[in-house]
Amino acid sequence: MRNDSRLSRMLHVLLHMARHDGPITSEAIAAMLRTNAVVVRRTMAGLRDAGYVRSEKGHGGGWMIACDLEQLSLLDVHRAVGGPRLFVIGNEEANPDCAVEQVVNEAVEDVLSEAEALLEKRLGAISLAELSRGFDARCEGKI
Amino acid sequence: MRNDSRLSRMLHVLLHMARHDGPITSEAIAAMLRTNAVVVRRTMAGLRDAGYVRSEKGHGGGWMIACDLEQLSLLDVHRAVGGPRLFVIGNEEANPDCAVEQVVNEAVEDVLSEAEALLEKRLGAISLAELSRGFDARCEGKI
DNA sequence: AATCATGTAACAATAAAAGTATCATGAATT
DNA sequence: AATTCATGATACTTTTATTGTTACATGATT
Repeated sequence: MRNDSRLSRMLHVLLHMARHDGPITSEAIAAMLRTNAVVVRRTMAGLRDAGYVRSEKGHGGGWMIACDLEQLSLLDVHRAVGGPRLFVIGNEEANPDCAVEQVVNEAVEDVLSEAEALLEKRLGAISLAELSRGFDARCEGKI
Repeated sequence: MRNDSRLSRMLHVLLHMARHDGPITSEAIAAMLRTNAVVVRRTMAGLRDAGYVRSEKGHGGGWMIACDLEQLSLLDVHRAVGGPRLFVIGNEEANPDCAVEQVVNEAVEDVLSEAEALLEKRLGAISLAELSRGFDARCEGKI
């Protein structure tokens, strides 16, 4: 599989939407992400279902933010796009009755769980608003 | 992609080898893992190149442990089998010049790096010998 | 010399995100 | 009311890396 870049892409889009008045079309977003409008709709659908964005059809339609970015965390976005599998590595399950396999899997599972918990904790601690402020700070540095 | 179960599989094999006198053939290992002997050779090749196991051809040949399991960590095995990519999620790189993308990617990258460091630290802290003792303990509990 | 086991190469199967084409639906403009 | 614009939904294909499989060469033991 390729990298799952849905989280990264949606963060990118949300920050752009945050500093843009009015709706943005899937086509415009696709151009920003260098991808296809269908891919955009498919991924944004998760955010819409979670209530983080809204979409309007027809003339002047497109996507709009529908929540407080101060309250929206990276973890929220991660989950909204499918909360996909985090790790490439995983257990084998050839012989669930094999005590050796059980010991191995528990050890690996423990480590992965701990890392996952840390990851979710960190993602949950960053809001989209903070990211947006980080962007502002970076721009000021460049002026 | 499926789960990468190479680490898990090799740990499984090493523990079995640790409590088995004499070499074990790829066929026997394949049976334990419910897979193919070629897959076994392919994966074990990494361990052999790292000097953790040895292989002998011909009659009575097969695979043997060639190191001190007390000194062999899960991280060593992870790296020996290819030290594969850990995370499914990753960054997009549509517009390296886009400051928004940069801010997003840095934030995601920071979180992933921290989780990766934790993962490697934990994997590095567990030796195969410890796993083996964990297996012993489990067996005693069942008697 | 025959057999056994690894080593290697080449290719198919698998899984999940991403890319693409197409058509239906609904809203705004004319 | 008709046209246009934009999303919604479906049904593919492409991509990428592990895994599975077949086939054959190489070397060691009997």
